[in-house]
Amino acid sequence: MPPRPSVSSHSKLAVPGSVAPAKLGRPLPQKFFARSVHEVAPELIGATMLVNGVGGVIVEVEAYHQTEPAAHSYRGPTPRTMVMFGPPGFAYVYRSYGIHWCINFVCEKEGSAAAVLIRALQPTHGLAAMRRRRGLEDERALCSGPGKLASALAITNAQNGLALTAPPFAIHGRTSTPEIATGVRIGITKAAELPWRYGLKGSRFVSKPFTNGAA
DNA sequence: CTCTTGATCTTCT
DNA sequence: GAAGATCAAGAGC
Repeated sequence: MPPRPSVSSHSKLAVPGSVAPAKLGRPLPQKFFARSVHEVAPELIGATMLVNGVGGVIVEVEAYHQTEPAAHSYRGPTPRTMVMFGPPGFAYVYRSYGIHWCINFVCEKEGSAAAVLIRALQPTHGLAAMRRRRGLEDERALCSGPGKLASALAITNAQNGLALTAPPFAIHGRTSTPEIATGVRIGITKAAELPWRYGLKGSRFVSKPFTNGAA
């Protein structure tokens, strides 16, 4: 059988739209999260998020704040949203549509009830574990949505309320400043006009394209 | 490619 | 009873 010259080598190349495997920045301290959610959210783009060593580069997030009706915290604390009302630098994990888990990073200060929803990663660490948990091979489908990445990283309510600055979490800051795409948030009907979605411009690992040309 | 639907937990009406 | 910070599978074009 003649070899297949070009196709097999192409399959080893990085997926187009991926960033170069950058050096990990410093672990983000609690202080990083103790600022306006609108400062923290775009600065998380390009950071690396690992849970028990499995994860990747954050390429899409959304900001939520108690003062705005799309936020779970809008109507005050409940058993589910209690963590959002606590101090910054902790994980708020909630059940979505009764089936999926989604993870937020709590920001600002106790009582602010502001958080950043992590919506998509470019997988870089523990690909085999992610593929096993997701039952998929396609790298671009592993973490391209909040429910998907929680599944790939084995995030459940067991992580709700845990500090982001200690195991099993490892959140490393970025080492350079990427171009950021912005847009309206996905899948909400209230306060749908607010442009509080942030992405890595040109990334093909986001859950949905950004309409302002960012893919 | 787009559109529709089922899965079924937490909260609100 | 209904809606929701979702996803995957199936139908149709």
